[in-house]
Amino acid sequence: MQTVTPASAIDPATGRALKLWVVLSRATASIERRAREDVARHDLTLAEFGVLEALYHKGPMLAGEVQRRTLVSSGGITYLVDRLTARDLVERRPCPEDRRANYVALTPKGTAFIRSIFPEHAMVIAEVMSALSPGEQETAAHLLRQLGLSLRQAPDASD
Amino acid sequence: MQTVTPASAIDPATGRALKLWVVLSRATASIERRAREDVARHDLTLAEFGVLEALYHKGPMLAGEVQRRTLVSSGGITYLVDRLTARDLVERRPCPEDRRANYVALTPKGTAFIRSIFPEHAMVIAEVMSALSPGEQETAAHLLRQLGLSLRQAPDASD
DNA sequence: AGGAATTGTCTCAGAACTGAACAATTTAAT
DNA sequence: ATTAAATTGTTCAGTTCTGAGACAATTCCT
Repeated sequence: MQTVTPASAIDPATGRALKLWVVLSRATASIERRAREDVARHDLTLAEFGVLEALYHKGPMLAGEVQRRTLVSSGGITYLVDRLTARDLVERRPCPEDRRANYVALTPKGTAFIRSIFPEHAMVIAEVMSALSPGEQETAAHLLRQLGLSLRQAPDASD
Repeated sequence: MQTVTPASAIDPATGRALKLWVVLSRATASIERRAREDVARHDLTLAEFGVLEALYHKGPMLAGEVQRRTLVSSGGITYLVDRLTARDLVERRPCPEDRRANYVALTPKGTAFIRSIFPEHAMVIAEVMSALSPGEQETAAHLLRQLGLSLRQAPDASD
């Protein structure tokens, strides 16, 4: 008889953190799959949808702002804006105060497009999240926001 | 004067779900970045690390089991096992009862490797999660497990 | 003003997968 | 036993992005 694998005795605090990480990434992966299937109906990736949604809710933004908001790489935002521009959903506009920069904005077609698909997508998300009660959803959101903020504020607190 | 964008009045339940989705995916993306940087020190992707960890904790498994556990595509698991095999960290073993299938197992080198790097990685995760108290971590894990389970049990409840 | 450092974006090579089609079995049905 | 259906893993073409470096414009120092 033999235990499956002690796998090094882990202290309780670390075990707790690991368990949270496992369920967090699994839940996200599962929801992402559902969300991806939904936006794929409109020939969009989640990242593309994210760009459209950011512009829809916040209005025109500098490319860098969109990048930070959607958490893609520098090359990624260029790629995404290129693709969306090719479909005439967004456009680049020169920034008067800083000629290196440019705004990214929805075109009329892009506005109409995201307006028409966003509500359906929101309903898919609502259905997915309905496994939790409203109160539970708020609790989860509160905790996850804390987690996310702590990471962006302390990218490398090493001294 | 003009509001930024009403973006279609969303009912409270949907808004709650969307907010949760945003903080969930952001938190995950941030943590993933940290975790990816950590395993990259050992020339591993997160997916590769996930395979090694699964085998380390559960012992040899059929390729399909590893695939389901790590949530990669069918082609993905072949790709990952190929890469890890090339580094002599895992190996394929024929399955006696089913000649289509094969087990994936850690080699001695792979076992030593994951044993040596897992604790460090666990500590990185523990530090990341330390933004939440132990009780909060358990609450979050509980809620996220519910969410994840509800999605795997009802992949397409459409009738 | 002049030079260095910083910032904002783009380019590009290529990494890390995905998913559809396929071959090899195994299981179920007739 | 045969045929059909389902399961397991692989191949391969193609997609989506990443990250290092290049470049230009701006800001900061003296």
